[in-house]
Amino acid sequence: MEYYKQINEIWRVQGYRKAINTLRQQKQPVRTKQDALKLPGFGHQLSDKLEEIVKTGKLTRLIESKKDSRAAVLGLLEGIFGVGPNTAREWYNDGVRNLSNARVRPDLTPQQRVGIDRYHDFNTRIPRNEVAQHFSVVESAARNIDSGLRCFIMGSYRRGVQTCGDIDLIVTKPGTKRIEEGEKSLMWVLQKLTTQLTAMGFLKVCLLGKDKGGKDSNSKWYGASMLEDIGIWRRIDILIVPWSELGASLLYFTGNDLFNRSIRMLAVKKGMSLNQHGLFKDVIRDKNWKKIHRGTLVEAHDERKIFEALGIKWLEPKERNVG
DNA sequence: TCTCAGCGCCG
DNA sequence: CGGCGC
DNA sequence: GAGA
Ligand SMILES: O=c1ccn([C@H]2C[C@H](O)[C@@H](COP(=O)(O)OP(=O)(O)OP(=O)(O)O)O2)c(=O)[nH]1
Ligand SMILES: [Mg+2]
Repeated sequence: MEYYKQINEIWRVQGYRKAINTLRQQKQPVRTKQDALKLPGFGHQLSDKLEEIVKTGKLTRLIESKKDSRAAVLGLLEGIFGVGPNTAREWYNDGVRNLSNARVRPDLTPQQRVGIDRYHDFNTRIPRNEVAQHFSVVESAARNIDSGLRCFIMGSYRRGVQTCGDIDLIVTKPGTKRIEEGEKSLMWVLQKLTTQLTAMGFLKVCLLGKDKGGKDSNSKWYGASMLEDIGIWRRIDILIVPWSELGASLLYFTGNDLFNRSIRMLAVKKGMSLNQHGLFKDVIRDKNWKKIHRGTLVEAHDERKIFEALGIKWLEPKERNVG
């Protein structure tokens, strides 16, 4: 809808999403520029646009933008997994206009190749109940490897939406403090789990998190999974997290992204810092706002306690759909 | 005019 | 490191 | 895009 700005316009998009969010929260309909201007996220430009929509039922600027074929191609290319704004622009300037052009790029990464071959699959929303089925497959396999493992469905599924863009999962184990600790470490589990599910034919391809020769920093695995009776490849993300960081991980992986960004900004305003590993205080930042010291841990295991420490009331996952 | 979250993985 | 993704 |  309001996604008609693609090119180097991520902040404009963020502005629109914030405004949409405040608009949703309004109980009373907002009809005039005067009303709109009072709302957070609405400045003169957006208020003008709102008034135009209310009065005429359309937005001239939007109709014009539909004719922008360059934006349409850039949008198409960015729909490829592994292609972002820069690659899309570079390819466009090189004459790429469709997926077939893109498919024969010599600089195509293995990720992008899969992204093109499965373009339609990956851009198809997943019904809620199918997400749960994928989860069951992974959970059974995990429990089979180690009965102590715990799995959670995250992302938009946890926020209660009816269709999901992908499948987001967390695998953890009570008592763990580091993903590399122990005989059957979580890292080992992830490796074992993904190889096993690939051999079963459930996981179709690995897009990130392949065991690199010697290196071992694998806390995540992104790829594709498929249910035999559905036949569509789905994007699936599996994270392993230490039990000690479960709360921060749940908070992070539940989102949505705008919610995470606003709650993290709130943390900064309160002199703290929030990431997927925990909430920290006494963070030392240099003059360029870059972190020098991580600070000391406030809370990481308990999601509710992170809300408390930030001084905000608990929000159910479904209340975290921002924008 | 500056900022807009914070971090993991890959080539 | 830049790029991309979550 | 808004906000400081
Ligand atoms: O830029 C981002 C993107 C995602 N996330 C977190 C929040 C998000 O909820 C979660 C999973 O990401 P995903 O891209 O799968 O989003 P989603 O909320 O699950 O929506 P979708 O239904 O499109 O998968 O990771 C962020 O913190 N920042
Ligand atoms: Mg998701």
